[in-house]
Amino acid sequence: MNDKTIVRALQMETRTLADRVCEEIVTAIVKGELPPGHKISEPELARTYGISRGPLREAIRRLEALRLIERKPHIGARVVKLTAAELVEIYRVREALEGMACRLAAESMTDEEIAQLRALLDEHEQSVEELEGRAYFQKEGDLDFHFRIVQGSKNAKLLEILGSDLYHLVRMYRYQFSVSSSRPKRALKEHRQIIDAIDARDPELAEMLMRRHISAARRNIEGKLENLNQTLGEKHG
Amino acid sequence: MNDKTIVRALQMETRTLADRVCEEIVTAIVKGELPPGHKISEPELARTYGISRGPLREAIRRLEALRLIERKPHIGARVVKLTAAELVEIYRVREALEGMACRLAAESMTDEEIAQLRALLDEHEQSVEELEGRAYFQKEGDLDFHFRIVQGSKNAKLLEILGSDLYHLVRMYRYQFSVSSSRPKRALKEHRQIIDAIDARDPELAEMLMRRHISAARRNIEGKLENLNQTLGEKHG
DNA sequence: TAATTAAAGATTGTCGACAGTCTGCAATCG
DNA sequence: CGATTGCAGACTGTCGACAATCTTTAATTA
Repeated sequence: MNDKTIVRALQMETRTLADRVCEEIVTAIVKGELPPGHKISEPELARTYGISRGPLREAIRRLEALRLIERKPHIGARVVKLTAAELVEIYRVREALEGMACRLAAESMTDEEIAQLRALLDEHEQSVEELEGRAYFQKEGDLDFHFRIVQGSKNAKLLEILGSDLYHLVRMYRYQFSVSSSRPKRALKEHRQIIDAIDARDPELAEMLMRRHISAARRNIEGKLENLNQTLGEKHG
Repeated sequence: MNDKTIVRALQMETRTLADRVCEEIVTAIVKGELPPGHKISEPELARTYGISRGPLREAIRRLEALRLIERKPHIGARVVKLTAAELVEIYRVREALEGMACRLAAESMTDEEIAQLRALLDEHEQSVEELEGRAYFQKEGDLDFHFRIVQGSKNAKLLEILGSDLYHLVRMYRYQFSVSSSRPKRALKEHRQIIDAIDARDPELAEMLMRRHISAARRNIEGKLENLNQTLGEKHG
């Protein structure tokens, strides 16, 4: 059955046109190539990616489900414009959901997963010192840590909501604002406290620490954004 | 051109065909007319609702975003089959999110909203006594209370997630299982405690009470479901 | 000159048709 | 008799075209 496995592999690569294009547009939005507020023109994007409007509309519907674009009937779709208030709202949701995820992780995470997470933190520490404590935590590293804890909760719904509704928005925000975490060593220390609580199988403490960790990040953002009191992504359009 | 006038009338009701059909299918799924696990045939449904496959696929994609159906490439879509474990997962998420919503509601709810919510609870009490404490809480009344608190949090993201990801699933579960709350007076009392905490502007207490309230409902479900230890909706097929 | 209206252009919503893929059944072979 | 292979049917994915709607621009009028 080698042929069939090969066909399977090709299908995994190709999957469906809508799938592939959807992913490409996601990264384009997250990286800012499609800036916030930008009008999504169906014929234009269809030509760009060399597909018809059918699969493209399918991809657009998925982007809407990911909360990366907003669509209005008979008017069209636009890339979301995150306002400061909405970003704070997202962090409130993260505080609640990831706090619960951390509580469940303290009950369900395997010892092996905990060990791997500690190893990840060691890598982070090295990156923080090498890059003088600014670069790594601004990008995907921090999200890696949080995402693994959500996986450790063994709760599919939590993973689903955080992964599809909030994850990409937070990534977009970080890419386009190059958020200077301004407290990478502090964050790393808090991460270690959290994994310690999980390792100690202390759900209450684990949840509290995670909530305080995210709450601190939220207040950090609130402080920075009350200065430039305008919608995010204004620079683009 | 009677057909065109009919089409006009339908468009007047809701903006687009996909919108209207989506709503109809949602209620069909929630009420069990489309049972869990049932195959969604595009041509069949297109004939049923008298539309083409284009708008129908749009509607199907929205149902997937609402987590009411699951789709696999080149195979098709099926109505979700809630397992007992997934239902418990949903209640964990509700505990986290609605707890946070309650905390925020204690800070942001207006006095008028609080008064209206108290009035709603009075109606509930009357229903509970009239119907000998079983009917109303099994259906939409309880969700009304919870939904209003989420609205009172003034957090659009919370409302979005709870409304689009979890609300319909809980409704479906309640309809198809006619969940005998088995503790309507207890639940009503807890609701009153919660609104008291919100009225007292005590976020910590409000969150704690809501979490305990939902956690109790979860344990209630866990106890009932560990007996019939099988997937929900098995009776349909 | 500014406001209003009407026409033109472009865009979105909808439809029918075609191609590739999966499912189920039957015939054939070991 | 059981397993495998081939075929028929149906279904999903994709495409191009038409109709309805929105936006823009320009012409007209107060």
